[in-house]
Amino acid sequence: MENVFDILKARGLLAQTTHEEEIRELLGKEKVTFYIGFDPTADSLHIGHFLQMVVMKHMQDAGHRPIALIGGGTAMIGDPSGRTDMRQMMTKETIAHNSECFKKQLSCLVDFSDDKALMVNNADWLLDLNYVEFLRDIGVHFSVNRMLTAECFKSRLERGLTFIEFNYMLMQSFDFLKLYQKYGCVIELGGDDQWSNILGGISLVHKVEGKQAYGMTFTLLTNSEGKKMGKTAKGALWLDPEKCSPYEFYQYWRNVDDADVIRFLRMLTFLPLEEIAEMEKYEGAELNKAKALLAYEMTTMIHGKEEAEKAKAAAEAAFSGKADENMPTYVLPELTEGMTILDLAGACGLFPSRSEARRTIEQGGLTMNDERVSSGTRPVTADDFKDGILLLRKGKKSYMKITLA
RNA sequence: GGAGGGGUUCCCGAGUGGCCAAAGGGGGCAGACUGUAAAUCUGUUGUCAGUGACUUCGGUGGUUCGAAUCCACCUCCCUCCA
Repeated sequence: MENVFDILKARGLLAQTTHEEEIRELLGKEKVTFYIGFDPTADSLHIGHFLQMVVMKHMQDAGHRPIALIGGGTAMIGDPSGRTDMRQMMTKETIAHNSECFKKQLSCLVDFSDDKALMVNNADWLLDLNYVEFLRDIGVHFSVNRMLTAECFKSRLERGLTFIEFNYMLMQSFDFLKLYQKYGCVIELGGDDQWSNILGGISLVHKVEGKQAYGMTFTLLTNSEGKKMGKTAKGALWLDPEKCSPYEFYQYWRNVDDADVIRFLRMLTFLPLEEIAEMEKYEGAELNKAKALLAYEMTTMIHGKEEAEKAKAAAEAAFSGKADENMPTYVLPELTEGMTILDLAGACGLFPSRSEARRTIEQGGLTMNDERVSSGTRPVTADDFKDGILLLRKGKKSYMKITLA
């Protein structure tokens, strides 16, 4: 069987490793316990976390044991890495709720049955810490001088860093030590922005236990221009169908840049690399096939095959100008006398406001049943409903099916 | 604790009594071109019953015919000193 280290590398997931050769050898010869931390700062994971999930699955498939560490304790502090301002502190109740949601989503890819993977919360050991003891046992191993040179603090030193955040590295390092002691966890994985925190943990394990631990970081999911992926108008690209519908999710991946498709297929899906290599030869419009596949695979993994099929069918119907049962639908309560197309557009939810609808119509951006709407005052009549359906389209990509109550 | 600087629309950032729904940029949306791509160009970007009205410049009060702009108090942030 192929070494999982090579798989991760070939898929372009690896960013930095502490000891490349040793890690590769270790992963090849024995069952290893490793961990990845998740901050429970929202009630859903987003696509950034998905990358971590993918890595966990690759590792689990290779026989290793993942620990998903919920940062219930550290979330009460806030990681300053990659942040320009301090995080909001959260209550215990919120954190507990968020952790629950995480586990459900993680289970999409990671198998938690029979202790094949563990989920633990660092609140269990962080919240009852005794300050003086902690300083004596743990704090003594950290050099402030060294910490100040860490990349994650540099930018914050210019803008201001509070003591509470400065301690984040100690907390996370302590996590690693605890997991090493309790579960024999020897590798910490994380996003590339976690590099300094991971190094802190390795060095702590070494100092306290005299044993070598390892760290690996993964590429942050960025597009070809180096910008972070997963940003939508509504914020992050959530995995929760309530926050981001399977259709939206599907469309997000269907519309990625040409320059990114192949890389994303490699990193985010489990399709065989040979198959992806074939698609690398695609040129021009042909790349759309790869995008459709990426969208389908992603949606299947997160929302299941059934939802993926629906999203795919809805997209295919919409872009050929047809209505589809899975398309977003607005049920018009009553077709009133003298109702205009602007009234309908403003009400159906396709636009955030009536003004926005008006503007779009003025600019020729709205079509009804595949015909451009030239004036907002055009009345809507029963004849506009073909087989009880009226199809509105905003621009090229947003559809709303209108039916009568 | 002392001194100073600041909080403006989705974001950054100009504006220091009326010409301000507020420059410029970013982002978003739409149009053209396309392949549901990118790049480019154009328009647009508070709300509504849209040649008008209403709400908005950290919060609350005040001065004024008129306040994002002046005053008072409150609040949050930053910088320097201790």
